[in-house]
Amino acid sequence: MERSFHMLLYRAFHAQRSYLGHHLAEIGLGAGQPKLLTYLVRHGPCTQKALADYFEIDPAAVCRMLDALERNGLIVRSAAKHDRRSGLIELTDAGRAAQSAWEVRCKELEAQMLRGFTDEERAQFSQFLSRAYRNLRGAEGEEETP
Amino acid sequence: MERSFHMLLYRAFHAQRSYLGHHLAEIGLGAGQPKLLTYLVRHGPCTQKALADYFEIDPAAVCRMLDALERNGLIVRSAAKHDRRSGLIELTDAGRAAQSAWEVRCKELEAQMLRGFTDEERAQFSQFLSRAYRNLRGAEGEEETP
DNA sequence: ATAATTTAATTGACATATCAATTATTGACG
DNA sequence: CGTCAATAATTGATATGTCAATTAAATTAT
Repeated sequence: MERSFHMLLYRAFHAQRSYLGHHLAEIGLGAGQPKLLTYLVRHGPCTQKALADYFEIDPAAVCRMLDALERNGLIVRSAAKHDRRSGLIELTDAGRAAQSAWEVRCKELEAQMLRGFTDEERAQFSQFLSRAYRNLRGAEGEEETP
Repeated sequence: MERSFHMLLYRAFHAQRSYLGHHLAEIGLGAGQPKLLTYLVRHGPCTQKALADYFEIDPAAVCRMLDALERNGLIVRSAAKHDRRSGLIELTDAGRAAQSAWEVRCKELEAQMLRGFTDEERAQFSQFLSRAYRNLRGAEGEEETP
């Protein structure tokens, strides 16, 4: 099939995205939205910057995903007291319900993806992905820095 | 950090995309284009459908990426003789040069990503990614089929 | 205290992907 | 032969990401 790690990673990610696509429509979420809801469930209300920093995505992307989530009543934006630049993002009940439905699908995905993997293999796989991530994260523009 | 495999895969892929983004601009390619050029180098001229099938992406996406590649003179579209619906995609010299530059960056990416991995670990990692891919690919809409 | 800089959020333009619909051509069948 | 279905390519709308620019508020420095 494919030999380069770049394409192996692309293919696995692509298959995951495709698998989830079928289920996301039922829940009424776009592909990038569940992670934001999950962060809110785990960490509580936060600013848009916190989301952008945590997931290392552009603030503009966060802003637009939150637009959609707000439009569909899954989150609300309220004003932060201490800083009138940053708003506070909070889950609604519908948002919590959607996130909960998502968690179920996410578990199913994992079960499918790791079918036939032993516990040890799962642990190794997890570790490999983390290490690959860290290796790449640390090396953004290192060549040019003197 | 992140516990779910879904997010581990997302993060690794995202870091890869980010790493490559820095270099793609220099070569003058968009993020999705190198894989098309690489296919053409490895398999020779083909139709758009062949590309869409091979990479399991929407024909519309292929069409637009080829638009960009054609606009920049990296490929040419010519008419297929036997079937006037499907055109034939061919690399130009500039296209081959861009693909070649891409291969170099791709090797660098792999070196970065797998820094500290033993040969055995690389082989395992590769195998895990392939298995995960196959597990997901096989299970698109299995629940509903009677 | 005022001026300059930084920061949070937003908007616009683009790339890559999705799905849905259209066009042109081919192939199959009555 | 002619209709009808399948196929290849394309276009439009939308989602998620990128970067660049803008706005408004907060911070820092003079």
